[in-house]
This record gives sequence, C-alpha cells and structure tokens, in this order.
Amino acid sequence: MHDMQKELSTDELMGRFLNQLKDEDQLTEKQKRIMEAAVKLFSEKGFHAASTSEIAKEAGVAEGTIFRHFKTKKDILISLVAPIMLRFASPLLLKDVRKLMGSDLPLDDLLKQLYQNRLQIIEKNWSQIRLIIQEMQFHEELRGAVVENLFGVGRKLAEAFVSSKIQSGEIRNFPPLTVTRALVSMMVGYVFFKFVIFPDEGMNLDDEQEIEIMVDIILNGIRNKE
Amino acid sequence: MHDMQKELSTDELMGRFLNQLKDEDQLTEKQKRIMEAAVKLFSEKGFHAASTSEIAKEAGVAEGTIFRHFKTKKDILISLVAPIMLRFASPLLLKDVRKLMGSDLPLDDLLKQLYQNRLQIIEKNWSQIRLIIQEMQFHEELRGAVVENLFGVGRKLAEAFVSSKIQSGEIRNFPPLTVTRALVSMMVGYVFFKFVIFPDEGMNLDDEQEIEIMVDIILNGIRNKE
DNA sequence: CCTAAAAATGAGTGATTACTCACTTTAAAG
DNA sequence: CTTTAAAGTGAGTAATCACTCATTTTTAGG
Repeated sequence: MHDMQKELSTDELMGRFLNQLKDEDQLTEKQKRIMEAAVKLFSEKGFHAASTSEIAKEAGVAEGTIFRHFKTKKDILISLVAPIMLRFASPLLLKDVRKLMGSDLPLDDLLKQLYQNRLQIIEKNWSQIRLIIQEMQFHEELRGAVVENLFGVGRKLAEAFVSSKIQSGEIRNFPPLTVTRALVSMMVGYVFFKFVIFPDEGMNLDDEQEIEIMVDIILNGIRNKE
Repeated sequence: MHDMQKELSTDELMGRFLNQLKDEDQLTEKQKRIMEAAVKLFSEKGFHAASTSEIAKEAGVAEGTIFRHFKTKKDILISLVAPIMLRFASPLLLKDVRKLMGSDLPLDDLLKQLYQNRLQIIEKNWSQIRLIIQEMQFHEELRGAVVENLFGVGRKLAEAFVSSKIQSGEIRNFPPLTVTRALVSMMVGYVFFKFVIFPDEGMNLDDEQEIEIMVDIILNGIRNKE
C-alpha cells in the first residue's frame, strides 16, 4: 500500500471536483478508457485491491500513462466520483423532479414516474453508484461530499414535498422525515434486492409491475383516508 | 497485495465454517483480541487496505502471532464471517422468529416485535454485518454462503409467512415476494439511513417510535380492507 | 526444580505496489 | 521537411505487504 498522500479535506476535494468538472468535455480517448477500466475494477474489487497495473492493462495503455493523466491513484477515484454526483445533484435533473413534484398529477402517477426515473438512473449508473457508496465508507474526505450531493439534496426536496402533502391533508400527519424515509426505503430495498443480494433473480423482475405494486402499497400506507 | 492463495470454492468455505464453529468455544484470549482488532480495521478500511501489521498492533500482539492462529489473512475474515452468519441462520434465533410467526398475535404487534428484534441484532452486530455485506461483494467464495445464510433463510421464512397471510385473506393478494420485499425494505432503508448515510442523525432517532410508524405505514399498505 | 512442548516474537524474505523518469514515438507548428 | 513539444512507454525504484522461521519466552507436566 502506497497511499502516502495526506488525506484531503472536504474543501480540497470540492476544489478538485470543480477542476474535474471544467475538464470533463476535454477528456482524451485514453483518459476515458482509463476511467472506464477503473470504474470496472474499482467496483469489482474495491479501490485498494485494484492495482494501477491491471487498470492500465484493462484500458490498453502503459502504466505510466495513467500518471500522465492522473496525479495519483486516488485522483482517478475522485474523477469518477465527481460526474456521477453532479449527475444526481444537477439542476438539470432536479428540474425534472421539481416539475413533477410541482405538478397536479395524482400522487400515484407522480410516485410511479419518480420511482421509474430514479430506477433508470440507478440502473444506468450502477457501477459508479455502487463504487461511490462502497468507497465513501473508507475515504472520509469523500463522505461529506457524497452524503450531501447524492443523498442530501434529494432528501431535502422529498421532505419539502412530503411536508406540503401533509399540510394539504393528502398524506397522514406523520413526521415528514419518517414518511420520506419510507418512500425512499421502497427504492433502496428494491435496488438492494435486485442488484446486490439476488442479482440473478433481479434480472427477471418486471420493474414496471413491481413499481406499480410498491406504489400501491406505500401510498395505501401514507395516504390520508377521508 | 499478496493474495496469492487459490480462490476457495463455496464447499471449501463451508468446510472452514464448520471448523471455525467447532473451535469457537476454545478461542484463546489472543485469538479473540486479533479477531476484534480485525473486525474494527476491516470494517473501517476494507479487507485489503487493513494490514496484518496494524491488526497486530491494534490487538497488542506480534505480527507473527496472527499466523500462529490463522493460516492466512483471508482465514481471519472467514473466522469473522462464520459466527455472525450462524447467528442469523441459527436454529436458536429462528426458533423465536418461528414462534412469533406461528402465534396468534395481531399482525401489527407481531411485526413490531420482529422489527425490534431484528434491529437489535443488527445494531449489536453492526460492525460485523457491515463488514460481511462489504466484503461479500469482493470475495466470490463468500457471496453464496452469505446470500444463503444471511438473507436466504430469513427470506424463505418470511415468504412462507406472507403467503399464509395472503391465503387467509389478511394480506392483499400480491406476489408474496413483492410483499416480503416491501416488509424487509422498511428495515433495510432504516438501517441504511441510520447507520450508513446519516449516522449522526441516526443516533438521535427514537427506534421504538420509528418502528411504530413504519409498521403502521406498511401494514396499511399490505392489509386487506374488509 | 528441570525438561519438553507450546506460544510468542520480530527481523527478514520474496512479491507486489504506486509512482518516477529516461527514452521513444507521435503530433503540431513553421 | 525540420524542429519542438506533447504524449506514451515500460524498466526501475523505494515502500509496503503477507507470511516465514530462528530464537526467545512462557507454560505444563513430572
């Protein structure tokens, strides 16, 4: 293990994020290949167990090339984390969700669309998401940024939404956090079942039907019966 | 990285589990200390990033002592995994759950007790559980055993229980798997929130109250309204 | 107390790692 | 075409690792 660099503070990390952001459009072909290889190997083996040597081999470049493009091994990880977090916290993506939440759509349709939208994004970015959740537990400087951008922003949105529905009497008068967590739990449990614990079985699930029933169950649980 | 040993088959792994089982009562003081140090460091840093050198230091023994008691580094991991899996799949523990499920207790009380029982076990063994879920994703030979013993056994029980309640008309006629997953999701989501993503906030949660509401919500969702 | 066996120790070993850097190849500019 | 700069390469380096084993210390039995 040669992880001799000083641990980054969260501020320094955010600085690097911004740098990564700026450069995202100008990635060279080899950079992209290195990053793709790294996502694959980091998420399969974990950051520490995946060597720069095998990343290089997987990417089809020399090991030294990695260090032309990334200062350290950890910088590869950071360059992977930044885009996916920004994807989740991005004004563009949240705009759609805000629009949904602000619409007059019936609650069940709204929730279905939300679950479907989130599930699609999760599925499409599963390697990255898995990697982030994995590694945030081991890299303290990642933790804060991940919690805030991957979980905190959406949580605030959802809680505000739930609060307004409680106020309008549509949802039962429970603590908004608890209701929010129940809503999110259905997705978390589904993802955990489908992608982590029983992936073979998960492949055969009919997402649309499962979401239909999940929405039915959770809405019957939280809806005010008048 | 010196993980040069051949990958274990699941059968070989189960053989080792049985060996570990046999010896569990005769652990020496130093063995216990090594295992405790390993749980701490493996769960904090991951298996590969925690060195035998620092495990020895944490345990207050010489590095060579570790290899007197455990053939390889991976054997430490296995010796940690075995007891917790057996705790979850054990006839003793499942007996209580079976008793609960077979009782005439109203569904809400039953579910409350189940959630509370499970949460207590999870809380008490959080380091080990976290470690197991972490590492099963990286060690293919662990995976099968973990899925079967940590998740499969309880899943079968729950699904049978849900099926019988669907048959008796108490629970709505949804696929038993989907209902089971919804029930489990409430716990998974709670644990994820409380221990992984927002641990500071999680410390202040009133478990009993949260469970009370969760049970209310989920039962209103799945119960047949006659 | 003595002897033999068991347990513990920690320096050393061979393997692996992240990273460097001298050299080679490719691309860009004039 | 020539020259310079940029990109890529891979052998080598210093550090770290899991594990070994000769030696020392501790324990158990008579």
